[in-house]
Amino acid sequence: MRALIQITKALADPNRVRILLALRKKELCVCQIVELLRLAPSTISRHLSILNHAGLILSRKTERWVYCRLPGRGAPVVVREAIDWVNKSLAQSAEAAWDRKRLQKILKIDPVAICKRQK
Amino acid sequence: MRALIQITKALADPNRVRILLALRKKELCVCQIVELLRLAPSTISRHLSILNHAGLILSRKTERWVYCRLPGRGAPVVVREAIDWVNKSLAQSAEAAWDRKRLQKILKIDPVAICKRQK
DNA sequence: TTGACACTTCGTCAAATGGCGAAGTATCGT
DNA sequence: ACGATACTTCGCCATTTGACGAAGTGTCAA
Repeated sequence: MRALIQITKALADPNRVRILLALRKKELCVCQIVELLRLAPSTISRHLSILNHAGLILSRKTERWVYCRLPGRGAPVVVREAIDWVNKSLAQSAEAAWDRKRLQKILKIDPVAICKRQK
Repeated sequence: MRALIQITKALADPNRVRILLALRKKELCVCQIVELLRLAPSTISRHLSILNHAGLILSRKTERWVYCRLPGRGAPVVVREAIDWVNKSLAQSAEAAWDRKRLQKILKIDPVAICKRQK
């Protein structure tokens, strides 16, 4: 029960769901997620922490950058099914389409330039 | 997106999840749910309203009683899959087992007696 | 070693949430 | 008609949540 509630609480915010959708195709750097959602880095960091504790994302640190991704086949069934449910339910939505479009543009920019832009 | 967030918010409370699990086998009267969760009727009513607006339960009024049930095959896919996910994930949990046991006892009592007990 | 950078943690604030009891609504028994 | 019953709605309170900026941590470049 505890684990499931942690997952549903993590999914009960549109910005966190947008993050999951953004990670569908490939892993992203935190600064790219900041750019996509247009929220303060500290806010994004908190959202990522909540998703992380629920098991919905994984992150790895490389040099100065932190990359986030969806957990693969090694994740618990309850987590995999939650992610599949969200993706299946929203992949066709207008909101997801807008974010995909914005993300395309962001991915064309050098990550270093993105971070500088955020000052 | 709106509909999915309404569902995840509805699922982001353990008492509401317990209600969904309790409705797995058969529909229940509101007073039976009150007895199961041991919360004030007004609180249960609020929880049921939230589940209802998310599409996760249906209710019918018969005489003085309101009966709640899970939506059947007519419900949207996103709703059906959410319910299936919760049921599959928690059917084996200790919490669900406790509630099933308590519910067995409650179902043996005449509903009218249950309501009187709540004074 | 010093400053810039990428991110996290902490403190604060406004808004949302979950709990309750009191009052309201609709239905039933007498 | 009248009170009792079964539930809902409302107003209140304590707690949680999501947002931010400031300060902290760890890494890199000069």
